[in-house]
This record gives sequence, C-alpha cells and structure tokens, in this order.
Amino acid sequence: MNVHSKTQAAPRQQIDPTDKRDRILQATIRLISEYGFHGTPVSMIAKDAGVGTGTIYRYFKDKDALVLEIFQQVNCAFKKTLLHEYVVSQPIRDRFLHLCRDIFQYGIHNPYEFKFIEQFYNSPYGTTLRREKLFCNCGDPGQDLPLEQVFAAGKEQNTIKDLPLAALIALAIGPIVFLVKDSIVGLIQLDDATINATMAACWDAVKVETGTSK
Amino acid sequence: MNVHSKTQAAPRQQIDPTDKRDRILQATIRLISEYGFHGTPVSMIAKDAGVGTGTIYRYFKDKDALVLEIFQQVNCAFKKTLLHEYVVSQPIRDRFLHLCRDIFQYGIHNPYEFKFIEQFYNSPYGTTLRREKLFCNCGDPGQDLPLEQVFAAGKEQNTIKDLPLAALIALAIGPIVFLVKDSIVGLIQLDDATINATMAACWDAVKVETGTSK
DNA sequence: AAGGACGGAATGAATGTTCACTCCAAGACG
DNA sequence: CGTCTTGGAGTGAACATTCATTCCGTCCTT
Repeated sequence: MNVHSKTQAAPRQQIDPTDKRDRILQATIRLISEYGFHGTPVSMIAKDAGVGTGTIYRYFKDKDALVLEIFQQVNCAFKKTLLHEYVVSQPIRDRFLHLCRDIFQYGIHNPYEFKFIEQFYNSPYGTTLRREKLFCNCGDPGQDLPLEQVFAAGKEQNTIKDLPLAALIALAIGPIVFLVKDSIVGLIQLDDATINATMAACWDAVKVETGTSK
Repeated sequence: MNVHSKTQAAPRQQIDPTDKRDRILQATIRLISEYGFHGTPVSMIAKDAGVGTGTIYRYFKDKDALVLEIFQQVNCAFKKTLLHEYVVSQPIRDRFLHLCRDIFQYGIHNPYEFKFIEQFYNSPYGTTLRREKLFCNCGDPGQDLPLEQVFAAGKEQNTIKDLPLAALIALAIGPIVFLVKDSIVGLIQLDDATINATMAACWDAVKVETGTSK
C-alpha cells in the first residue's frame, strides 16, 4: 500500500502499524485449530506469521495469554454474528432458522475460528469456563444466547418440544457443528440446498409435531 | 517350546499375564481423552498405569503406535456395540432408534473411549484416515456402518428425507455426540426420559414428514 | 545519534526414547 | 529337594530432542 514508503506519507511505523500483532493472532488461530494447543509450538506460530519468536512476546505475555485473547475475541465476534439482523418480533421458526443459517455461514466462512472455538470449548479450560457460566459476555452481562431465548419463547407457546435446554441446543447445533467440521476438512461440499434442507431438518427435530406423530 | 510347562493348571506366567499392557492402554485412554495427545506425556501415562516409563516401550514401539492401537481397538469395539442385537428385518424407525440408543449408551458407559474416538477423528491423523476411507474394518471389509444401511433403505422406501448421507449422519449423530460430551464433563445429567425424547427428536429430523409440513 | 522494534540464537525446563541394570520364575544339576 | 544358572520382563536414570521464554545485537525511525 501507499509506497513512497518512507518520506512520511505513511504516518506510523514503516511497514506494519499493528500488522504484526494481527498476523500473530491469525497464524495462531489457523495452526491451533488444526494441531491443537499443545501441538503448535510458538516457533511454528512465529514462522507462519513471518515474525521472530521473540516478537510474539512483545505483544503477549505468554502463550496462554495469546490463546485466551483469541478465544475472547473470536467468541465475541461469533456472538455478534448471531445477533446480526436478528429480530425478536419474528416468528419462532424464522428466528430459529436465521440463527441456524448464521452458524452455518460463520463456520463456512471462518473455518479456523470455528474449529478454534470448538477445540477451546472442549478443552479442560473451556469446560471450566462453561461450568462457571462466565463465558465472554461482551459487555452484555447476563444476556442469554439468542438460541436460548428462542427456545424459551417457543416452549411457552407450545411450538418447541418440552425438552431440557441442553437437549434442544444439542439438537439444533449438534448437526451443524458436525456438518461444518466435515466441510472444513474437505470431506463434503456444502451447497445452499443442503444447508437449507439441514436447517429445516433441525427445525423438525425441535418443533412440536403438527400432524400425527409416528 | 511348550513342554507341558509344568502341570498346566496355571498355564502362563505367575502374576500379570498381560495385565500391565492393559493398564497402560487404559491409562492412555483416560489421560488422552482428557488432555489430548500432546497434552499427556509418556511419563504421566507410566505413573497413572503404575509402571516404569521404560515398560511402555516393551509393549509399544512408540507413543504413536500406542495411540493407534488404542484407536483401532476402541473403534472396533464401538462398531461391534452398534451391531449388537441389530436386526435388519425390523422397521427403519426401530433400527434407527436402536442405533441411537446404542450410541448414547456407549458414550455414557465408556466416556473415556467416547472422547478418545472423537478427539482422534478430529485430529489430522484421524481426518486423513477418514478421507482415505480406511477406518478399521474389523474383518468385515467394505461393510458400511449400519446407520448408512438404515438411511439407504429408508430413502428407498421414502421414509427418510432425501438428503446427502453426510447430512443425515450429522442430524442423527451430531446431537447425541453433543449431549454425551456435555454429560461426560458433568454439565448435565442424562436420564432415560431425556435420552428417549432426544432420540425421537433425531428421528423427527431425518424422517419424511407425514402431516402437513409448515 | 538515541531509542525502540525486531529477529533469532541462547537458555533452561520438559518430553520422548534408550539402555544398563535388577529381579524373579523356571529349568538344570547335584 | 536345594542350589545354581538363565532368560526375559521390568525399571528409572541418562540422553537427545523439542519447547517456551529470555536476551542481546541489529536496524529502522526520528
């Protein structure tokens, strides 16, 4: 960008304003999502980010701090994605499908972040976080996930099955996580038709049956 | 060799026939399911198994061989569980629910093995295996998973939705894996009622709608 | 020229693997 | 029967490697 590099045209440092910090974050997400925390040495992150290993410690106290910051950042971004264009006044089914689609899209367009979050949540550290219900509230303390709101509202008006919340979430998110992971590793190709049909099937799983059951 | 090796009553060695080997396997499953491959040093496995570190290398070439053997063993045992009392002549829905129940039960009763398999499948090595479709065929080469058979049969008779196989599997297994993992880390308590209702909901997801769709 | 950002060699701790040794059960020999 | 020999399972300290973190010389900016 810019060129004349030097001669002051670029106001800050020469090449990377805070570029390096971002490169480190991105490389870490990518590598840890593939090899796991203990499977990715700091040296590997440095090489992938194109910086010296020492530089990483200029920006982060240690490896743990680096990973924790990534989790908080990615987790917040993901939650914001879910709330994007989410309208509480819409019918339960529409809101549900909207959320499903957002999760699908997020996973497909942010595969590394998606796998990173999943790994983190299933790590001992992530489990502790979940148990303590701390999460990252992103400045909206105490607010439930929108999916939980939808289920609560749906149960009241007898649109959603009367199941434990954990089971409903599993029915909604489980298949999506499963499919997206397969898609990320290249085992399948997710086209729009499949995504839509799968979302609809997730709805069938959580909705109250309308016709005869069986 | 042989010789009546004495009186034959106690055929083999005195105390530990293959006891240690098993203890090593069990410890590895438990620890890796919790801390991951790179997160569990061999020394930790040795201590947990109550053997010297060197002993592990009497039974296994290296750490990789140890883990690979566990995967093959556990994977085969799991598949056998799925085929237990599985009757092809039963209706699609009954076979489906039977398989779902088996997966639930296996996960609840073998939490370490369950998490181990999940981790392995999502590791780079496991992904390669899946892509190569090699798996562990347990002596039944080419035989599909029973779940795949059920879906194939169900599609033919228009009982199961016409979705890609991967999507159907995700709809069936995704929620179960999700719930069992939560149950293993103690976030929820899975009672029979919840299990049954969740299985039924999985069926709703994959079955062809009978009443009006909406 | 001063000061800080940067890279990467240096460092010490941790990990996977090896190896020289111990120990004990099971024949061999009297 | 009792003692000696032996072979191999078992062990954990030692070794080589890898890792996270630190440190210092270099270079860029001002």
